[in-house]
Amino acid sequence: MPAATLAPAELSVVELLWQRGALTARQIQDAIYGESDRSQHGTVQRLLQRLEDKGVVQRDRHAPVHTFTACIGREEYAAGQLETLAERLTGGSLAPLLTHLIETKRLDRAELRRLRQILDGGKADGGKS
Amino acid sequence: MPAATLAPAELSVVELLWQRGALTARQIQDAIYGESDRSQHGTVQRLLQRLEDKGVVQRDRHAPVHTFTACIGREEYAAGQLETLAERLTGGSLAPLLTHLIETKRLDRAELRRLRQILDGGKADGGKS
DNA sequence: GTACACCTACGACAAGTCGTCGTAAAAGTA
DNA sequence: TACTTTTACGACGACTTGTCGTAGGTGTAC
Repeated sequence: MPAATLAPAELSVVELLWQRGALTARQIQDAIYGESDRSQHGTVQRLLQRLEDKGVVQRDRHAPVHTFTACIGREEYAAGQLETLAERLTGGSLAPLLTHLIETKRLDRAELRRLRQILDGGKADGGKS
Repeated sequence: MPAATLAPAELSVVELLWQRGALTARQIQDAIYGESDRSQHGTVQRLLQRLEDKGVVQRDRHAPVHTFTACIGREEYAAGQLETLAERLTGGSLAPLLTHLIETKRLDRAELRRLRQILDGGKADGGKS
């Protein structure tokens, strides 16, 4: 349900929070627009506010200068988007997607090995259910 | 590069073409809006035209009544979307996505087995390499 | 050839989203 | 008090999306 899709500018903010943890609006602004450009102050505030409305970012109002954190992890967000994609296009199954990517050789050898490892590990672990 | 994302109404048209092959605008209209509602005629034409502009749908102009076909398969489109997603969020790698889905147990046993088969043998694919 | 039905083509619209900017008010510091 | 920094938010222009209206083409029936 937190599966709202983020627009480019919103994503770049969240990206930053994923990389660096809790930040103030000022830090975000400096990182994205550069420290010299003070004019984007309102833009960042607006972005942050909308992100908060969407439930993607959490605002800490304790201090007079608020700090912001991402409510959702990168993997969580990405997996959610992937799920939505599969839901809409392949009846929720990932198999057709993976099949096509492999057939068109868009996955290199290392990536294939990594995926196989993940699946095998999941198998060993999955016995506990 | 054909990776334009389709809006809901556009997707429902393409979905229909995926299911039933080449269709006329009329057939599409009947299928989506019902045969009784003639008012959506222009809407469908508009949708089809924009889809043609995007290169997603091909229009056969030979007959006076055009027929439309999807230029791109469902798997192809889905895989493209998946690639875009991975590109933007995980540096192009699928591994983190898969890992998260497995860890949160959002893949059932059958799905896991299917994915493993695809990775191990390419069983779905008849040996064309 | 005149009607009529159906089609294509496309301009225009309302609603929504997105990034941006401006400004008012609050809060802190000198 | 004056100044700075921040929050809060209204408004905008550009763009997308779904819808509708209409002008004009093309075929068939009389």
